[in-house]
Amino acid sequence: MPELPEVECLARAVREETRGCRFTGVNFLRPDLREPMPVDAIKSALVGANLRSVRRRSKYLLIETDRGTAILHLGMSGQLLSMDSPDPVKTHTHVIFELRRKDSSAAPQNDGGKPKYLHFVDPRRFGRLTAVPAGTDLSTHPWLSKLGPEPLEITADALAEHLWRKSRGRKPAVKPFIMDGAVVVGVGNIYASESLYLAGIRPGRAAGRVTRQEYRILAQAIQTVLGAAIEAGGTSFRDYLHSDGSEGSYALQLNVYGRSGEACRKCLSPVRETRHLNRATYFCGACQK
DNA sequence: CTTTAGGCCTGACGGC
DNA sequence: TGCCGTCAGGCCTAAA
Repeated sequence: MPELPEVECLARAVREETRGCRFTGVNFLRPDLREPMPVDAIKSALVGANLRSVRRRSKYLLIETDRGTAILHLGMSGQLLSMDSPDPVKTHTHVIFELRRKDSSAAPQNDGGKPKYLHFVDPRRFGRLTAVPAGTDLSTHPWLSKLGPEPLEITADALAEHLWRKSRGRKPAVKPFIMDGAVVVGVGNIYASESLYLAGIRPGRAAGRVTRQEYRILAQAIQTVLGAAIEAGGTSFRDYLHSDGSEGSYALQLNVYGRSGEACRKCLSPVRETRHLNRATYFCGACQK
């Protein structure tokens, strides 16, 4: 499932694939994902417009043109696949973006006017897509305005202080606390368990009782885990695929996630499984205090 | 204010 | 072989 590293890898790949392109069409195969898509707003932000940038904020992909910005979320089963076909080739293809190189008419022998297509595929339809016109302040957009800081764009110390301050007086467990996008973005279910394992902190500890020093270690662990996952191209645990259809390899480095009953890689104790807010949580009862 | 439960959605999987 | 229940989970809303 796409978390921060997966979306970061996707943003980088799409940035490369669409460099120097303009949108020449958007085809909606159904009108809604999680919610209805504002078809006209999306078309007017993209069609006929030159691509300016492809960025990531939290788990949102931001596709900016000179007319506006499309905001896309993969939900938990979404993929954005680079295809040659203008027609859906996978089931649950919901939106197909058409792009062409800007200089296609000037250099017809050079990849010519052959269009590229990005297929937004999302079986579970937890994904979402919208767009805003150029000049809109994205930080005030309802989808983005309540988000916490990017964990890889501040120092480990700043992240640690932030987590420590925000957690004071909070009784719920530290694991759902670091997964709360209003606290810090991008730490999804997989990487929350992995970060807490690396930091040696039990996921069930009350967030407000984790010490300042422990948050320093945890902040480091979050950055280490997310950074390594990006390096590995993300985790293809169930549905996630790169835009070229390949899989990320971070699943091979997972220490606890999905390893219930298997031996801890450090101490060989069986990895334990519990739940927080109905989400699977994995930890080593011996290594994590 | 903080916190939690439930809903969205489909495919995979286990039990029978 | 197929049916049925359960689970997966990011993010939202409602409600406590």
